[in-house]
Amino acid sequence: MDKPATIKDIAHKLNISISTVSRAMRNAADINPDTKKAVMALSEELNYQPNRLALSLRQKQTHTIGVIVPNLDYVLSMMVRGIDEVALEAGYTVMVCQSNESFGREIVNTRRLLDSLVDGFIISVSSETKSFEHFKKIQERNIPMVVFDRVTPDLVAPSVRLDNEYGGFIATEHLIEQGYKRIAILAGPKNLGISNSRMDGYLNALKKYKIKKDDALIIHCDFNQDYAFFATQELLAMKKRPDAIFTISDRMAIGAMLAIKKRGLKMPGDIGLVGFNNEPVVSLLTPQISSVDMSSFELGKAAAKLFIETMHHQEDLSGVEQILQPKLFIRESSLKTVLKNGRPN
Amino acid sequence: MDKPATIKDIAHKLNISISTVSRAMRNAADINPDTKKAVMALSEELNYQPNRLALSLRQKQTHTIGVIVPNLDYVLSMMVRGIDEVALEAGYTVMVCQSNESFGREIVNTRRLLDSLVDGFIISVSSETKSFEHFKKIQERNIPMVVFDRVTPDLVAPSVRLDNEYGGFIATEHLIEQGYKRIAILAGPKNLGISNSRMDGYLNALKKYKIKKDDALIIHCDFNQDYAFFATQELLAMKKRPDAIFTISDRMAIGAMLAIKKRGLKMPGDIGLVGFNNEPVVSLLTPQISSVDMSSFELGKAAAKLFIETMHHQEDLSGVEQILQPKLFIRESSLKTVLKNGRPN
DNA sequence: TAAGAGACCGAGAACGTTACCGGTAACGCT
DNA sequence: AGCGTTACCGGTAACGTTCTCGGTCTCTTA
Repeated sequence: MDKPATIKDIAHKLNISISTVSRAMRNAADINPDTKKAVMALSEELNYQPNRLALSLRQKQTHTIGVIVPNLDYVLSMMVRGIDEVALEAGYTVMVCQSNESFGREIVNTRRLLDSLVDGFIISVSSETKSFEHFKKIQERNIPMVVFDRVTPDLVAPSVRLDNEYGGFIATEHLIEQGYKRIAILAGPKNLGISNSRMDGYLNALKKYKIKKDDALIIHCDFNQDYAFFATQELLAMKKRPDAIFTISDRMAIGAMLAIKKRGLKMPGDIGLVGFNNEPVVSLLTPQISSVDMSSFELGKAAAKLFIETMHHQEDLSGVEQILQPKLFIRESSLKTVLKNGRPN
Repeated sequence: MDKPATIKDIAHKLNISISTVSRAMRNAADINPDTKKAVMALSEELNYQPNRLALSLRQKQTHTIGVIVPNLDYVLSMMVRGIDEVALEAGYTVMVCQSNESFGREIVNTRRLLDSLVDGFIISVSSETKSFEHFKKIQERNIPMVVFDRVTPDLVAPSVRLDNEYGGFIATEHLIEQGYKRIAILAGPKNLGISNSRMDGYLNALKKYKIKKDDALIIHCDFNQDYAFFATQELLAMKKRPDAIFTISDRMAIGAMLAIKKRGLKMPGDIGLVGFNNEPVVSLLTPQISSVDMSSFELGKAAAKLFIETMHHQEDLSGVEQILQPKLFIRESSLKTVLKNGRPN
């Protein structure tokens, strides 16, 4: 009862060959229905469980997908759930590794997954990553790979991502339409693609409405709340301070909000604010923060689906680039005039 | 370059036997330093990567830990990070599966991990789970298993958890000390251990201060924000409404807060509120919500360490029960009198 | 100088499975 | 009667390792 039963045990007890049992198991042709029934019955009784290791070793695939994500905050954990969902459906098991936004950790993770012999990768790159050799090594071995969310032109692979530029555009346009004139942007690290795209959208909106870009209003800072807090403090201390801020993440928006509150400015009124991601948190804050929404769960599902496709069709899908459209959720933080009856949304 | 190099390739090129290469690889004794050097050099050149599958098949262990969690919200994702940290250190790879609080999904996950031949399990049970046969099957096969956070007496295994009773106690005691008289509790499903323990703490505090327990103030509802919202609405609609609420999670505290605000009650002042988990969110809200803190990351690490121990020593550790102490973070929501200069904490 | 010890290595089985190749019987057809 | 077809099954070699056993050579040592 201790050692799990093998195909060999069954064969022995039934006085038939291993091959036959194997055939019965993976309901192949060339098998007598009766013997098959017998095998099934006995395997049930011994509660036989095929050994995935042996199977994988034999047919050189593990039915496992390696997923590397920079962290497991709200957005990414939703995406991972999406990936999990369709992967499970398709008979794959998922191994999730977080790089904690660390380049070194990302390398360790790829190595680890690589020698776990995963069948392929679904990757979102860390913000710290500037070199992509570790990922290219994957491709050199002809192992399927899909990148999602944090996509970069330095890594040519089928990808699923948000239309970040459009997201930045609608956020900025909304602020402009509300009448804000000096709109600052809190962007992320300069090498982070999603940050740059969102900034491009910001710049495009400015251009469309003939607002001169002001470099003093463009801040690059780390992707988190504290840095955003300090950056906003500096922005607000300027002689000609901005009257609105667009941050490329909700975490940063929260940092900005705290700085704004600390300075005693009213929001909305004195200053407008739009975030990005539309995490549930932002609608709980006072004021509620407007934010660009991406349906993370769907994006995750899309990434996994694309991966499955890449696995099945052997064609080169490296050019495929799936782009989801974001939506703006307007809340208190960005309105020029406070609503009287009830909060929006 | 396409097919990864094997031990056999190296042996062939070096005109030595497979065994010798193997010996060189796992720096065993009985090997000539020179041949070893040669093997190492060549394996470097071919960038040889030992095949984990074959290795695992041979020595019947995969160096993989299966982790099953009900979800990946803030608390659990921190714990998983803790687990990951020490597991990696100890040479284990982690496979995380979320059950989404679903009993069926939990069964699927254990099956899946079981036939991935993980070396053991680190488990936090779903709130929906009332039967534990699927987990007991693991134990019957003598596969190591550690449970954490969501522990239940129905499952005898080494465990790491918070002193939930104490957490419930200090939260309630704090409210009592603030002068609140009618303290309600928003608890979780009745079969959820952590919920019951926190409620026991609540009851003990009442008893200590000779406050009569009032069943009308004890609400069981689902473990999320919306249910807490509705439950709080009902509480507030009572003829003799409570003047304080202790919720066994921050998510529920947020729901309660929204209901309190909607009813137009002032907090603090009209009503006090304490949550549980001390998620970063709660200090961003207005008012900031007091909460019982558990250091999730540390708890995760402790669970993984206990697991490693269980693996190494073959003794029976099923009685081991590691208990971490929570701390109360007092913020605005639970103070009877508003602080004048600055916010607490 | 022979025997024992030590250092190093190779052969081969095993882990649990699948894939390929072949074999045997039964049956139908000419 | 002989042949081809069909339906079923078995043997065996892989997959990439490790492990056990035994063998050979050299070097000491009595």
